[in-house]
This record gives sequence, structure tokens and C-alpha cells, in this order.
Amino acid sequence: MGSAVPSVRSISDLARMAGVSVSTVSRALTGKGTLNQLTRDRIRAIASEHGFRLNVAAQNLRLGRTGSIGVLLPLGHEKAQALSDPFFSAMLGHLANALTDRGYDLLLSRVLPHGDDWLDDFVRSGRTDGIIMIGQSDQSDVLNRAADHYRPMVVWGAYSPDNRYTTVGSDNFAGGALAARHLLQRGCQRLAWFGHARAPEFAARQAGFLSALPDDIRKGCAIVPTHITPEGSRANAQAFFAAGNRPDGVFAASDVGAISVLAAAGACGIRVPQDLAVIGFDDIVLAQLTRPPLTTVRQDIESASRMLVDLLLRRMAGAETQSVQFAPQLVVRESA
Amino acid sequence: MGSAVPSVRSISDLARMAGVSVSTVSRALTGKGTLNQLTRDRIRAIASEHGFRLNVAAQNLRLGRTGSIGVLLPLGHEKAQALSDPFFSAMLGHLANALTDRGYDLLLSRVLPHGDDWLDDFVRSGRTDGIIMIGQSDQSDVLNRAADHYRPMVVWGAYSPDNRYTTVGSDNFAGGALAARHLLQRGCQRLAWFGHARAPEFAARQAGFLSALPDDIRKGCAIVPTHITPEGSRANAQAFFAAGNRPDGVFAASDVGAISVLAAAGACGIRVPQDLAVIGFDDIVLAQLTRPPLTTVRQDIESASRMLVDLLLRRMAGAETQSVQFAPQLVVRESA
DNA sequence: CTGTTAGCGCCTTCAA
DNA sequence: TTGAAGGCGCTAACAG
Repeated sequence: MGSAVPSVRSISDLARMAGVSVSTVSRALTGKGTLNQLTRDRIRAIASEHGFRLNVAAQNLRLGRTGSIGVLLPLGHEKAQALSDPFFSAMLGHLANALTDRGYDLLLSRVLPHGDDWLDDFVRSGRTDGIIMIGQSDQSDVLNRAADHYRPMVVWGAYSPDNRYTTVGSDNFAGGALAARHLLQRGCQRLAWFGHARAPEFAARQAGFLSALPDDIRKGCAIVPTHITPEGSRANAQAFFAAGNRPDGVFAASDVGAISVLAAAGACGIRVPQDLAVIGFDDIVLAQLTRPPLTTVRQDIESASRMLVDLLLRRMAGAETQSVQFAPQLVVRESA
Repeated sequence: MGSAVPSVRSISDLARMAGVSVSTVSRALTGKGTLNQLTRDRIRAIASEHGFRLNVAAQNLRLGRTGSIGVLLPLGHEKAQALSDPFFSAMLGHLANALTDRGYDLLLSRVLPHGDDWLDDFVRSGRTDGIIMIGQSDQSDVLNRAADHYRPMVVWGAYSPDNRYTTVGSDNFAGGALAARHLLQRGCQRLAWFGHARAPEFAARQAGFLSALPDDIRKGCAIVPTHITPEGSRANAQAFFAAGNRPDGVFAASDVGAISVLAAAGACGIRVPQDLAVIGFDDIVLAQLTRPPLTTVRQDIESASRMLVDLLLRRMAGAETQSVQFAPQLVVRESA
């Protein structure tokens, strides 16, 4: 522990105190350059005695960097929503880990995409050395434009050949197909899709799901639009069942959606999985705690987060990068 | 939109271009100081034409601030855990909102408290203008010591007269009592507490719960230690039931814990609420989607988050602040 | 091995 | 109303 009130506020205070120049102090504390071992030890001793640490902000300014990476969540109109979504917040946790390991701070920024230049504004403010976008929402135009002149950016989300930026994401189409095949294999005939298609990820899940269905079953497949919030999607599901619809298999666009279906089904006296098989997407932590435990298509967001950070740092170092897609994995529990 | 590649990298480029001095540009762009309206407009026009924005880092260095607030999560050994905990991540979302509204960036930092000076290290690195600690874990000594010489810090967590720092938290003791009275009122006789007491918040919930129980019931009340992770607490609950224990009322330290109990009970054929009443704490979003929907003690974390930010900014402005406790609220659904 | 010097990009007194 | 100059705290040549 240093003294309670650090009287040593800058490197030059310390230099005066040690009777050396500021650059010597800098060398001693950063470990860069060459320096007499004794001088170094002596300066470090004085520093820790006074509880002195280099000012990171000044250091970064001098080095032309900020030391932090911006993690941006483009929100439609859902305010705090995205951040309380179990999937996004788990991802955030893994990103925080990966960035910390690489020596970067995580600057969290919720952005309300309005107009065309919210992203340019953020970039030019120079607050971070790079950007990880979580989700592209409906902003791929903005992202493409930014990508043309701003390199240090990677995006979590669906791959598309039209994107001029690097994405990391799951193969949502394949994931949807996985869900479809599993339901078919269980003998389901009357299927329903719960979700929305405003984000490309969800659209791909839906498309993959439908593509793997035989024509007759696909024709009968109900497409049920749902809200993103748990309350909303729960209400949507409830209304669907209340209207007398009785599918024997449901694929929800996300685990939160699937949990809503479970809740609504329970309220309507529909038994899962006997009357209705339910399958979700994501494999959030709570998916194993639902009743019955949720069968779902798993995204490995820990690996994905590390990959995002890795690609970003490579781009920051000047390398070219390619988008990657992770193969999702079916996790069979009891709901389907 | 500005040009794709901003050739104007600093205020002095712009000054040269406009044929004025750097200070004039500074005045024009910040809006501070006095300046001829025409000059100002002209400079701003050139700036936006070239997509120039002031470098926030340099600006902050000069102003002796960083423009960001550190949100710190002290983790025991749970790695990514805290951030995927639904409660913490919801809080983070609300903090992000509140800070954004006040013009601050949110710097997220997971810290692994080892030794005594993890907090001092962070403080002295000067990366943020203030600190919001989410949870005190078992680190109140460290916090007290830091609080003695570092003012811009507030803490989410249990109030204690021993704390020399400002806390915002729920009255956990009262919340525990609320839960107890509700279970008693339902006629429960054989109670159990699921949780752990390593964090003062949880200890207070437990104490409040027990305090509101009549002697005979309290004596029979089982104290079941659980892990923090969903998997862990689920296993703890399962083991408890498997050993033949059949309480008729359970109070879990958190909603995640309660959901684990729901899952374990279901697996053991125990019906909720007929055989067993279950009550949680927090009221996370998913609490309304469990089956049956979870009765719980609600913490208003949106208000709490705004309060945290408010108090922090007041402290940064030099004011004294007092700790506050929010009264928790019983939300009766179907599980109890 | 160490000190001197010149900035990183910006703001702000002090003069003009 | 504007410009010149100094400095926020630090690093990195370049000398010595």
C-alpha cells in the first residue's frame, strides 16, 4: 500500500524526487529502453512507496492509441432491452474476458441508430482503437460504408456476400435446418415458427428451417411474428394458442422466445413435449433450467467472442481478415 | 457525410485550412469562448465537410478528465459468471443508459480481486473519472480503504454502518422478512433457505427471513448452501430433494436460485405450488416466464442505477452523499 | 546509461 | 474578435 494521499501526481514529480530526469522515470516504469538495474529498482521503489502509477490516458495519447475497444449495440427502439437479453449479456461477458486478456479495456456503448452517421461520429471521436459491433440489426448499409474507410471493426452477425466488413457468426441457415430435421424425426407434422425477420440472423434461421421441410409440411407451417421482449413474445404465443392453433412442433428464433412458448403452452394446458415439441436457439444458461429442459440449437459464443477479438486485433495490425461462420450444434434435452 | 478518408487529422490542419489559429478553431468547435458568428459557422462548415471531430482523448487529457466511468465487477473465481448473471447484466444495461444520458462512457472492467491493491491500481491508472462497483463481494475492507482517499466511488450493495463508502442497495433484511411472512401466510410450516452467505446482501436476506419466523419454524428451517451458478445451484437443490427432504416452502437467495429449485423440484416430482411454495429474489425478466410464474421479492434496479449515477456525479462535483436503501417489493405470482 | 528536446491533440490564459 | 504561447502527462529519438 502506498501513502493515503499520493503527493506524486506525475512522472516529473517522481523525477524530481529521485533526482533523475523524466525519461529515466519513464524507462524505469515502463520497462522499455535500457537502464541501470539499480536506478530502475530505486525508482520503482519510490514509485510504489508513493503509490504512483503512470497515467494511462496520457500514455495512450502519446502512443496514439486509447487502449480501449468499443463494443457497440445498435438498438432499434428497445432501450435497455438488448443489454438485459441473456444472449447478448453472456456475449458481453465473454468479450470482456477476451479483451481483458489482450490488455484492452471495454468501452460499452449503446447506440440508437438514427440517420446515417452515428457510426462515423463514433469512429471520428477517436474514443476507441477499434469497434466490435454486436449485431448488425438493419444497419448493414451504414456498416458497409464505414468499412470502406475504417478498418478496425468486426461484426457479430450473419454472413452475407454483400457485406464488405468482417463478420463472425453462426450458420443460422444450417441451424434452422437442424431444428427442422429434429422435429421431423420426432414425427411432428404441424409446425410453427415463432420469431421475426427484421434481423438477418433471424431471417436465416427461418429460411433454413423452412428449407428443410417437405413441401406439404412447409405449406402448413405457421409463421408467428413475435416481439423481441419476453413479455411481448409470451403474449404473442399466448394469443396464438388461445386462437385455437395446436401445432405439434415449434421452432423459436431464440431461447427467450422458446421459454415464452413454454410458458404460454403451460398456461393453455398444452403439455411439452407430449402435445408439443419446442426447440429454441442459442443455448443460454437458463435453457437447462426450464421445465422441461430446453432442446435448442447451440451457438458457441465463447469461441465466437475470442474470434471476434482475435480478428479485430489482426485487423488493427494491418492484416486482412475473412468472415467466419460457426457451425451450430443441436443440444437435445427434453422439450423436443 | 464527410469525405471517405479524412485528411484533416487535427485541429491545426483545420486551422491552416481555414486560415485561422488553432485556438480559433477550438473555440469554434467547442462553442466555448467568444467568437464571431461568421467565423464560427465557416469553420464548422469546413469541419463537417471533411468529417472532422475533436479528438476526445486529447480533449480529456487537457481537461484533466477521461469522460468515462468505470463499472467494476469484483469476481470471486467465477470468471465470466457475473456478467452472464441475468441480474447483473440487467443492471449493467440500466447503468449504460443512465451514464449515456449524462454524457459519460461506460468502461467495463471485470476485476479479479487478489491481494489488497487491485482497486488502488485501477484508481491510480487514471482510466476513469469515477467508479461504480457492482457488488462488494467480500471486499469491504478494500473498499473502505479506497474510500478514505478516493471520493468518486459509489457501490451497489448492502448498507452497513461500518462502510465508509456510499452504497445504494435494497433493504435485503426487509426483503427476507417479506418472503418469510408470505410463506407463513400461505400456511407453510417446513421451510428451507437456499443460498450462500458469502456476500453481505445474501447474508442479510437470510437473516431477515429467519428473523420473521416463529421460533419453532425457524428451528426446523433448513439452510441449504448453494453455488452461484445455475448448474451448481440446480445440483444442490436436486441433491437436497433426493436426500428425502420435503420442505413445503423455499426462499431462494436469488431468482436464478429459485429457478434452479423449480427445475429440481420438477425433476423429483414435487409440484409447485401445491407441494412446495417457492419464492425468489430480484424479479429478473425471466421470472414471469417460469412455470409456474415466480413469486419473488423485487429490486427496482432501474431506479437504483439512476441513483448510483446521480450520487456518483454529485460526489465528483464535491458534494457529500449518503447511502440509500430501496424498499423491496413482494411480487406475488403463482409459485408461492 | 541517462538527460535534453520535441511533440501527441487539445484548451485557456494573456495580449493585441 | 483573434493569435501566441504554455502545458495536461507521457514517450522516443537524439545526444552525450
